[in-house]
Amino acid sequence: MASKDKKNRLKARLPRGFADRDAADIRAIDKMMEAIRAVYDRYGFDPAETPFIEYTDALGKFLPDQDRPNEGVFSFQDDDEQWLSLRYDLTAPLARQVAENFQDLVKPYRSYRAGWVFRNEKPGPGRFRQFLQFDADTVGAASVAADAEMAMMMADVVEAVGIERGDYVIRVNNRKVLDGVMEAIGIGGPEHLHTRLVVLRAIDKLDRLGVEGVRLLLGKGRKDESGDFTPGAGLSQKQISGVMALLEFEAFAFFARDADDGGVVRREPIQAAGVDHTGQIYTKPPDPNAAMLGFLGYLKDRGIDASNNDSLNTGFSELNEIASLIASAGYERRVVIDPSVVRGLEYYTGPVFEADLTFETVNEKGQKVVFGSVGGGGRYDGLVGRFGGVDVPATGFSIGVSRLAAALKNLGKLGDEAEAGPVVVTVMDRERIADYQKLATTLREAGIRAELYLGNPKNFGKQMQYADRRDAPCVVIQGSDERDRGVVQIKDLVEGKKKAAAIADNVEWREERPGQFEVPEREMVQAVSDLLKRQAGA
RNA sequence: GCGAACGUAGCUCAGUUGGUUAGAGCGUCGGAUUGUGGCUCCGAAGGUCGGUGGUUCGAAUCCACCCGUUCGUACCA
Repeated sequence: MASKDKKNRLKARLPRGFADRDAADIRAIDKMMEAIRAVYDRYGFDPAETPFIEYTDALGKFLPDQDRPNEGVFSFQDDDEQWLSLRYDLTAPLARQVAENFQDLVKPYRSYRAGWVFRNEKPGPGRFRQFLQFDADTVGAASVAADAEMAMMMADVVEAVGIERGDYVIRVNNRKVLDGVMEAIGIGGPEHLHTRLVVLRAIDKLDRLGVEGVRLLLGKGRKDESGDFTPGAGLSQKQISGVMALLEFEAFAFFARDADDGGVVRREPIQAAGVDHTGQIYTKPPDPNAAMLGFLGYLKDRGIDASNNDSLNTGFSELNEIASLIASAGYERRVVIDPSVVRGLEYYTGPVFEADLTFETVNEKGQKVVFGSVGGGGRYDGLVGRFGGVDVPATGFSIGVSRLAAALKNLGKLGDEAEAGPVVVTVMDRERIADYQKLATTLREAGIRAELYLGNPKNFGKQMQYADRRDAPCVVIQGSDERDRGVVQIKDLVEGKKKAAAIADNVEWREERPGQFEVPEREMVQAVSDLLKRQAGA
């Protein structure tokens, strides 16, 4: 019963950060997911699924020094007082699943999973509290070949959903390189954990804040336009120059492809120390020793000695190996090395990757939009080991399906082929509903989407209006006339609309019956399917 | 979380220095037209002016707080 009491009427409202999905969204996203799934299948990955809810400790999300889950994750207590949480990504549940079934899995275990994840954070445009991710992971492979494969598969996935080559780039970095540099400038120990996090966050903001913004964040801090002050890492000038070396050093241009070579979009040139460093684009297998030595020398010029730094050394050689694998597989134009990629702050232990869209579009409101990251991943060798037992090497990545869909929508590549509506069987004579139902059934049995008009049939015009709004390709009409003669009228709504364009007078419009023709009832299916074919071809 | 802007019908918006009964366009619904979509015409429904409290003879308008949206920033495990 509808409530007449307006004041206390229940208000229909959706919690912020959540969204309803309509038919067009669902169809478009299903199609995207299918395209992604096909890529993973082709690489030999198998599907897997875990539930939405895990024990909070399995997600690793307790506040330090408190027995309550971290904010940012939706949590509640079970009837036995144990904390449960909605998953906030698909990687932690995977680690749990692998640890729990370790004996039974064939290693390396290659799997993919898609699903909703939940984050209790401030939502915004394109940022939801429930969204879709689609992950692929290889567990039990320590080789960087597994990481290189991930990076290449990411490129394939982005292309599979309709982003063109050159409109995206997969950036690859190695956490060991970042760690090595931080170690070299003296913030390596456990007591500097916080500082390291601040440094990583600062580097992560290169795209948005530019070199100077990053520099400020590494030092004392930065005040934004609103006057809000963000405290920096408090590094010395020397330390800052060491970190900035990562972003400036021309040896990375050594990894970079020729900037004149089209097809890859790059970020704004970074001006630094006389180096015009355009784009961190990797192409040919570089000489790791030369790059390494060059970078060490660059640091040395700034008073930083990193010559015995294992992290840096390993990081460089891993990056080099990845670059070689990528080049020999022919992906060098799609996958690049970029020392500013940070990705997540906690569990990554080695190579990290990020898929970025590089084109700009305008949204419905005409505002310029750059989508940026639509997916990311990396190596997380410690995650499975948290559940006891030895560390298990693992690498994987995640595609942000919802964000990718938003990007495709702006590109006009999503949902532009709207599903045709059903054929509508109209009701001319309400005593004969059963006959009309049978017509609909006959069409369905032939595989044609069809429905019987179920509204009030008294005004035939309403039925036509309904069919029109449903995007019906045609309607089937059978009044007593037609029934007596064993025929049906088929009215092609698309054709009718075209023909009617010239008709201005309503009486003429109705008498003309544009697009309408008559066939014997037993030829209805054939006639309708011919019509559908005609429309599909047009 | 911090800062700012905004909040009037389903949507987009008008609403005078605080002054009768808050308007328009689009959309919705009904009718002209119960055997034919669009166009046209006629009519109707739809508002606690985001909420609460305050100032005032009087508040959509001024003030405070709250909620929501947007932008920037932080956070994003």
